[in-house]
Amino acid sequence: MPEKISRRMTLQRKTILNILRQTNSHPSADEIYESVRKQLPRISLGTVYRNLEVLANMGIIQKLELGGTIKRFDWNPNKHYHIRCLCCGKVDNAPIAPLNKLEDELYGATVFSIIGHRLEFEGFCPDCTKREAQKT
Amino acid sequence: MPEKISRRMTLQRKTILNILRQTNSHPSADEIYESVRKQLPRISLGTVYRNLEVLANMGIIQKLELGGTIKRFDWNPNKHYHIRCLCCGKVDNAPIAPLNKLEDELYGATVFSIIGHRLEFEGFCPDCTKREAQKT
DNA sequence: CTACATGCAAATGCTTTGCAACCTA
DNA sequence: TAGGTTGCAAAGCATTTGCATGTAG
Repeated sequence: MPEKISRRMTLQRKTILNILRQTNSHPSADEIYESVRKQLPRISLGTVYRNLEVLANMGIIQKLELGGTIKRFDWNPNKHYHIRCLCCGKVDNAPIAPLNKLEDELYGATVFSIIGHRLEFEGFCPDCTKREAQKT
Repeated sequence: MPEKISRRMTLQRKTILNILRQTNSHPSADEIYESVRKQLPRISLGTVYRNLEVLANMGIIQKLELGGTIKRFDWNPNKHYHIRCLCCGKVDNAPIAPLNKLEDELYGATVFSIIGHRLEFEGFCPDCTKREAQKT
């Protein structure tokens, strides 16, 4: 089942992984690109995208498909939930226990074969909450 | 809080709404465009996007931001959950009761102000399940 | 040595937007 | 008639890809 996956550890790949592991902010590919560029000025955006994809397939990091248009990345490959700011898009961890029984309710109620679920909380980050309050 | 919203019911808007209400398949903007074109051959894709946006803001339909890259639309404006095929992207309703207490667990555990949550099941539709089985 | 990886630039896919003409209330 | 709406085409944004060159194992 798991396809053969490339394992060559280039400087670019190593650097991207290190940068990601140094942040808890669930950055987008572009944000990662900007950070990596400080260490490897000649790296290309395409390389960043390709490596994030490879690292995610290797199970070393996690690609997040949350609401909104852009994908974000998490150094923590283990499944956990997130909360996203509806105003600025910022993402944080949502430390609640995994809902393992959720699928049980669906069995028999859908013709799909159920694999799992994605849960994401929505809200406002402290900065945006503050900014909203001031506007009044 | 709710901004002033346009209420002009053009033929295009009416047709888009009717088409959407005739399907349970949670179509994308492009799929809706193709259907509407059979009745209004000169309609433009931009008009379809604009009207879907307007109808969603009016609370008459619902815009779905699920996994994957494209947005889908639901004639049913009421909050409910969905299941998405990981293979072909097809979307169906996931008829389970709303999890109203979910946010309670998060209170105190996050610095965000919590508004709500988005839950989506993932699986394989009957067609893709069948196709997978045949491949072996 | 060679298969995988890179940099670059062009291409893709979905969605949004500027604008002049048009139409609904 | 005024202001929302349309069709058209071009632009926007995130992401992917083709290709010649480079490099890790």
